[in-house]
Amino acid sequence: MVNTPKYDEAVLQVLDRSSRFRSCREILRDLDRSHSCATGPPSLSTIYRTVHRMSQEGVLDTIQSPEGERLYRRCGTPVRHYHLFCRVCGEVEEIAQVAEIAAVVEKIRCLSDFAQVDHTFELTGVCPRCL
Amino acid sequence: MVNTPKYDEAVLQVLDRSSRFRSCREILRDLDRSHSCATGPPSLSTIYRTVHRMSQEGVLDTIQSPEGERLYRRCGTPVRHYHLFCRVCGEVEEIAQVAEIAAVVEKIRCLSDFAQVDHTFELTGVCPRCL
DNA sequence: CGATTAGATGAAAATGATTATCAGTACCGT
DNA sequence: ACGGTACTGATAATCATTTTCATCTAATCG
Repeated sequence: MVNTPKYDEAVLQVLDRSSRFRSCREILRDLDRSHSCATGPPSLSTIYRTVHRMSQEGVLDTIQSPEGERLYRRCGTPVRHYHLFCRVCGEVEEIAQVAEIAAVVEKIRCLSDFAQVDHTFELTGVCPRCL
Repeated sequence: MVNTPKYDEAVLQVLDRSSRFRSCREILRDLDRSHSCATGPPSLSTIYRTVHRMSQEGVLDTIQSPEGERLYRRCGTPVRHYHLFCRVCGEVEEIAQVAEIAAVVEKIRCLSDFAQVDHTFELTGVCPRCL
């Protein structure tokens, strides 16, 4: 390999500051603010390329937001929690870790021949205000 | 009300033919083929408007495909199954209904004050070929 | 009846996220 | 230095979706 990506480390640092999934725009906004890159923040193109490559390599996990954005998070981020979205107004309620889900994932990991099995679990509903 | 939507019924019929989630383009393709609308198939705009309204009303459920399309299905469609995606090549393995997931969703439905709680559960991993 | 009007529709433009293209540049081994 | 390879940024292209707007349709009122 001739050249190593310049911003991998910075992107991972941003992601490691939070256990939430982040969009490419959020990542850029954070890099802009934190001035953590000597030569200035990367372009949006580079961030897209970086997170895409990293998620192919298994370094990042990705989910789709209800709005259609792709969100990224470092694999193996320990604290896991779920979200209950209101389908009408988009309000979010946090749901704590559920042991049964982890058990199911573990079972599937054993039964299937896939490696590095991870999961997303999303809940939707209609919040009291929108009923 | 002065005028009622002309294509609601046709869209629901298409969705009821399958338990899978369908995209707007798929719905249009099916309507095109089946010639079930007397005055010809609706425009893509109308399908987008129809499924958006119906999902706001709680008639349809929606998920995001890994490719970023929004997919729709009639609420209460009984057979549910999950997918295990390969993060590298995109290959899909079907996972049968898992009772524990339904139980967890039911528990959350009871604990929260949200109505019409639904869920998506997606699994990712790396398939044997890509390892 | 005929006028009015709210809602539905289709075509096309606008939007927004993501990807592809391409020219320029930095780095590595020779 | 040189050639080659991979990274970068700017821009254009793509794709799904939403918005706009002019038109149409059917129910209601005078």
